[in-house]
Amino acid sequence: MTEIDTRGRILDAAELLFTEQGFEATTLRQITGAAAVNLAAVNYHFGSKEALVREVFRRRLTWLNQQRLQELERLEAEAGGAPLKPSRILEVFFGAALKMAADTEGGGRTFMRLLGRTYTKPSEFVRGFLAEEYAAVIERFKAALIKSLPGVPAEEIFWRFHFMLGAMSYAISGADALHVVAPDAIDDGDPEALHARLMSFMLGGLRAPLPALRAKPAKPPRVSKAA
Amino acid sequence: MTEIDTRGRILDAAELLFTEQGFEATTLRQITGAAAVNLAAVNYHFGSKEALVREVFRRRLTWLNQQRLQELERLEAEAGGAPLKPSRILEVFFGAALKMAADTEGGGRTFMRLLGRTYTKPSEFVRGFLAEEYAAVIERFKAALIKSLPGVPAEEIFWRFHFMLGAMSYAISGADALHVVAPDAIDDGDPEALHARLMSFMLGGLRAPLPALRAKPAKPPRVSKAA
DNA sequence: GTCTATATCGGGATAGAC
DNA sequence: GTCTATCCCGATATAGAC
Repeated sequence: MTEIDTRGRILDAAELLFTEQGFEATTLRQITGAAAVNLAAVNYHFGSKEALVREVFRRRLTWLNQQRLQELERLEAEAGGAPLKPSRILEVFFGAALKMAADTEGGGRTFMRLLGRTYTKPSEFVRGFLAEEYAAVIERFKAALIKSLPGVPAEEIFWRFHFMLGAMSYAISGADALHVVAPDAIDDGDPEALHARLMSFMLGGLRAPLPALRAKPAKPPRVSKAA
Repeated sequence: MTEIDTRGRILDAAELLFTEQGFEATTLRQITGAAAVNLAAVNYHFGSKEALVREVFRRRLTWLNQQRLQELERLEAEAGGAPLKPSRILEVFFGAALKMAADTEGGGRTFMRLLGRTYTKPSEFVRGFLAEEYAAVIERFKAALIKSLPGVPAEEIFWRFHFMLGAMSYAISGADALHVVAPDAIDDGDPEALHARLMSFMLGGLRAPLPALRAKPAKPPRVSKAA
């Protein structure tokens, strides 16, 4: 059935196990066992466990981010210099992720759950790598959003983008986290419904009234005890 | 300076290391080293590494959730049966967490970062424990929100609550995650500003227009290939 | 390129003196 | 209640036959 080569089998097995257990808790023995390949194959094909981890991310992330950039560029070309609607921008960025997350068969769902979690706690050796993969995309989408929401300060947009990433991460990890708080699970199996729910939530958040921020002190947030 | 007993020193050190590295990657030797206690002390005081992990969560979580319940009950008593404003409810639930997260000195911040991440990927032996700790709180807040938003279906509220948890988690993990996507960091050091930003985002999301959901099929989402 | 066998290391846990 | 010393296991990685 799965007629792929050793290298691919290892990557698939690793992806799944990393998602279920994290890198640290996953052993090469588990991976090679699940992939039905020899223990030594990992070091032969990837050189080390860390290199394997990086490759698990790389093969999907570069593709995902390329999709996002292409879509955004297409929309911007269509608009011919006019700002895009926020909903369109979110649709491209998060839609790509949700689409991948909806791919239960091909392992996309597994990967997105892994990504969401890793993102919050990047082990030192993944952090630099992730930053590199994301740099271009974030820059472009941030710019598009700023242009799209002239009334909203760039800093606020950035934070809201960050919050949205969090919401998406939890949305995708759904089953994992929901069953903690929800005694009886709710659907979770309908990607389209999830997509619609998340988008409306995000748009609501993105367009919310600006928070009333107290004028921030130049630097010293705490007055010295001597008045 | 830190004049606390062995047990407390171990808990503090473990909390910090777990947050930085995860449980799996953290060794008892690191913990006892950082706490400046003997290696055998962990097993003496807690029985096992797993029990230590649970205790790290328990000591802060029960307190946090008690605070939430007390606050909510106080508000509900004040209102005398009338529904609460959504903003008040969110303020209680997330405010308690953010307040704890703002406590840089006492380790509250560290703990909340740990919690946010664990929540998405509960190791089997923590999941049951977390569910138990949360059951009562979630039930009460869910009920309050449903009462507070008569126009919104309970299922939608549940999802939005879930999204909000994700947003908060990322908000608190701020530095960790932001520096991945943001080449140059943004403030992140101002808890009050973060609080205000997050609240306005969440309220916007919670009150967003309902998503247009296609009537969901009874069960078979995929038609059989035989027409 | 795939296997077996093994080197080397560091993990959690415990026994038993103090 | 705290220490030292140690057991036992399973981890990554590699050497070398096939």
